[in-house]
Amino acid sequence: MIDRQSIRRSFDEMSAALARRGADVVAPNSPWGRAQALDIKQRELKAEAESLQAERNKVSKLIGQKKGAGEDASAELAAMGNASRQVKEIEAQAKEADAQFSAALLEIPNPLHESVPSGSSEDDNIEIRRWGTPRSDEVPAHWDIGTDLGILDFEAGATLAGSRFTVLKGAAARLERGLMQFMLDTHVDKHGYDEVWVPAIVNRKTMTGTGQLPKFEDDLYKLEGEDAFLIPTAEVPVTNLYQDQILDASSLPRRHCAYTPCFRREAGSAGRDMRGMIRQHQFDKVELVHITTAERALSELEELTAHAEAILQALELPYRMVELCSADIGFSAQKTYDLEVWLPSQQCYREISSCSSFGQFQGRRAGIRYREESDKPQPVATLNGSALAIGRTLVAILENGWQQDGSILIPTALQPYLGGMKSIQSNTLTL
RNA sequence: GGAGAGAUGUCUGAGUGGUUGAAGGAGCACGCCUGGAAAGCGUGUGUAUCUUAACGGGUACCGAGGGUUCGAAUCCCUCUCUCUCCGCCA
Repeated sequence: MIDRQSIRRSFDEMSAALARRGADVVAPNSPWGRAQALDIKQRELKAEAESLQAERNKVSKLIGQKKGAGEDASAELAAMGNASRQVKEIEAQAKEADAQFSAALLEIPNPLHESVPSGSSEDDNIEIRRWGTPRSDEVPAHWDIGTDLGILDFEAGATLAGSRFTVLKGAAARLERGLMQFMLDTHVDKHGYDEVWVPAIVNRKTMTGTGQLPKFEDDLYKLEGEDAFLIPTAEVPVTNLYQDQILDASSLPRRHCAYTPCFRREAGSAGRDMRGMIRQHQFDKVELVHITTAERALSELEELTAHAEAILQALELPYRMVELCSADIGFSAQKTYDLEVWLPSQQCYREISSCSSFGQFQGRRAGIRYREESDKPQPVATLNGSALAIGRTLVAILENGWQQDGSILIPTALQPYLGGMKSIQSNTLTL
């Protein structure tokens, strides 16, 4: 959420930053347009209500004093009879205007950081660096590799749940579990993160705190009969761990990692990546979350991204890092780096991690603040990134580790997590 | 799911419908005292928002939302959460 006072105090800069990411800053019925009008209306009504309240409080106090002293207060009582009805009416109007104003604010995206490159589509994203040497020989798609080995079963997934669900068997199931352990251990032991384990179902307020709601309800699985949702990412519960809290500046930055399953309806991506495990309704992910100060947000973004990169490097997976341009950046983010892993079957890099700084956008929404000494509390800056999406990591390992004989080489760092397994041979399971 | 109890500030803990933003205590900050510390004494110590150059002032907030009333932390209704007991379960 943007700072509500910025509408008045830094209108031009705000408009420009919003326009750069493609938000409508002209139409009166756009969130930005509505926010401007409602800000004025809301403050006018509030001022009126407050002066009426002040008068009411004064007279009520007087009545109390008179009654306490045994004096007659019937004149004041009569006068206040009508006045109080008027107070209530204006109060109700002011409340309504404020609610509409707040609702409009929640639909305004995060103004981009000035360092974000402008662009008109994802093609304008900027490559920052590459790591590793991509193999250029012909490699089958992971769905063929996995099916041949008998460790990925797409038909079973479809039978059990529908499209975009997969059953992992034997070595693949173990690989999924091993990757999760490996990633968590690395972040906790080498990068100093505090591990948490959180609910995969959250309520509406929590979903609103990180920005998934109110705009993106269609992308979420909602529980029937309850105002609760399956999380699309651990970002939601982990960041909201601190909702409505005032943290001591000395306790920042806070860095958490968490494993959770993630659930996405993929409503807007019908037809894309229908084969294989790239785009699933349910997938596993290890997420990194930083809670810090506004000043430190960008340097923390570099660190957080480096922590995600460390996983790819340890797994010997070639990747590149791109900075998202203004057209491709998410609603809540201020600045985003994507990590894209090399998929030899597609001869291209595919997103495997997205690391973002949200500035104070989420801190404001979720009421997460910090205090420096005796200063006034101010919203924290938040960051998060995947490190990594486990399903896509598994895909990358299958394709990058594929050998001509159909077996898969396991990266050395991962072998201890697979009971010492060095390669996946054709499946020997009786599944 | 059934029955009961509860939710007040950083914490603890009062609160009779009327100068209560909220007693008392603890904690914290500053000052005095001290060789230094402890103890003691004194002062201060919520959030949001509007307004003001500033000092200051207004308003709202005692789990959330409604209602009664001139006036609600206090009375009524609904909801959420916590605790205890029962039932059911991993």
